[in-house]
Amino acid sequence: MTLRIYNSRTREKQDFTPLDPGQVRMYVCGPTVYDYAHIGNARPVVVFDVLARLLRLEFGAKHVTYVRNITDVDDKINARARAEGVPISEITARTTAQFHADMAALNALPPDIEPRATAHIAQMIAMIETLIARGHAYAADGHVLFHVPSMPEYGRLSGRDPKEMLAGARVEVAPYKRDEMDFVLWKPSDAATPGWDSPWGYGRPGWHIECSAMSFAHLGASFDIHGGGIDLIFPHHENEVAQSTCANGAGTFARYWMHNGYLMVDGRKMSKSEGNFRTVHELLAKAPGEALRLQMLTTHYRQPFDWTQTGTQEAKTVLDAWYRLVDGVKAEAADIAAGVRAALEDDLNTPLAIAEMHRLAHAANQGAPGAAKALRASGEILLGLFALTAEQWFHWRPPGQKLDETEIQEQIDLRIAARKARNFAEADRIRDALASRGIQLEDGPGGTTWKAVS
RNA sequence: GGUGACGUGGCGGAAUGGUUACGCAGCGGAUUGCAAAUCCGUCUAUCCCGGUUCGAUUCCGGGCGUCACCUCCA
Repeated sequence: MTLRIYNSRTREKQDFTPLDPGQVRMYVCGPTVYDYAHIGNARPVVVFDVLARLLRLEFGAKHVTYVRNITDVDDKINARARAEGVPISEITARTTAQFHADMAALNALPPDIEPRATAHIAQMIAMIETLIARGHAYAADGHVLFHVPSMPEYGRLSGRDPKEMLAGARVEVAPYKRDEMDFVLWKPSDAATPGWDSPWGYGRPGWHIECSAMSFAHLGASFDIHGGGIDLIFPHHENEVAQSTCANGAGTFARYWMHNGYLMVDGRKMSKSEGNFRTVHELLAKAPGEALRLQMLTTHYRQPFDWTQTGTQEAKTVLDAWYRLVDGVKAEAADIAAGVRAALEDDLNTPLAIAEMHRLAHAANQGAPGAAKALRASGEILLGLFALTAEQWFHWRPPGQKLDETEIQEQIDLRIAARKARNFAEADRIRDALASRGIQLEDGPGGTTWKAVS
């Protein structure tokens, strides 16, 4: 029952002891809502969903507060709105709904609180005023900038030396900056760009301040875990640390930093120019969400993940086997396998947890008492699997490709009759005909069932 | 140029100073009318070179290789 997590800040695995065991607090950077979530957006959602599930088991569901924000103010959103000729609210509302649907398909539970940036502009302005008052920020030319040299510790989280970074950096230095490293807290908006009134004129927040303001608003100055993708460690998280600790006091803010590794596709960085960009939405058209989720968990969260079609197929095959065992099995938290739990308690070692699941499945197939229950409880409660019935799982088809289940059953009945008459030629003909349509039959002790294969 | 991660069997992917990870795929067998599913069995591995050690895949050094980041991409 000792949870250990790797803390990016100290670069070592540590025992997890919450500030307040009665209220464990976690903040994870959520999406900027301007387009469909891609598979890289989904990784932190799934990873920290497993962590949230584990924390709820360890400390009790009511004693965990999981916050994941929606960033609904951003220049990419503005650009998209301009391109489509619609208000940004239309872009953000639509994209947020898509995000929720996609993450739900991956069995990721909603966070306890999902704050939106546009609902926290006042808090951002207040924090910026504090930073100015404390000498960590200054207004210049309609902008407000965080003055990096005012914080000697800057760069500690990401392990970067600001001076060395400048050597090879391709930074265009705006004339109003006192130091090349200074970053924007607030910037002016013209009439055509969304903005809010502020002490520095009509404008909008810079990129990093929203997470500082929202974590403070919902979790307080200090909280336990801050998560996100490793690509965010610099500059986003570094700047969050700068903003929050300079505004709220040294020693505040996140105590454990967790970063998931990069996501690649077919061995390469995923990018639109590479042509290997994958949205969750389009992947869900090819495989059930649970297969994508299990695939995502086969690699430890801190390792780079290579997304492949083969990997999806493998995850599907594994779930085929598990679904055969857990269907109709009732299980509760007490049934969770110690091995699965222990694996997750060791810095969220999901590959090891999955190996334990395989052992349980094997034991269940051999008839070991309790194994199927343990498999279901571990998968359902901790890993976030088995949300479907076995029938739903095996009959899954891509959206829009409905099968005529009644007709399939009729064929199966005809085949059963043929088999009874020992007319195996006819029985095999029916089976082959169904197989050619992607319907695979299985004659089990309880009768004939079928599954859709691709 | 700076920083970081990583190199395990056909593939995916853990762990570990000394004893088969696990899965997918393959192969042999059982079962089945034949299949499917399941069971039993089985093949293949720790990038290279040094060092420490009784012993290294694991620790240290060097090399080679891959990937990523260095201001708005999770």
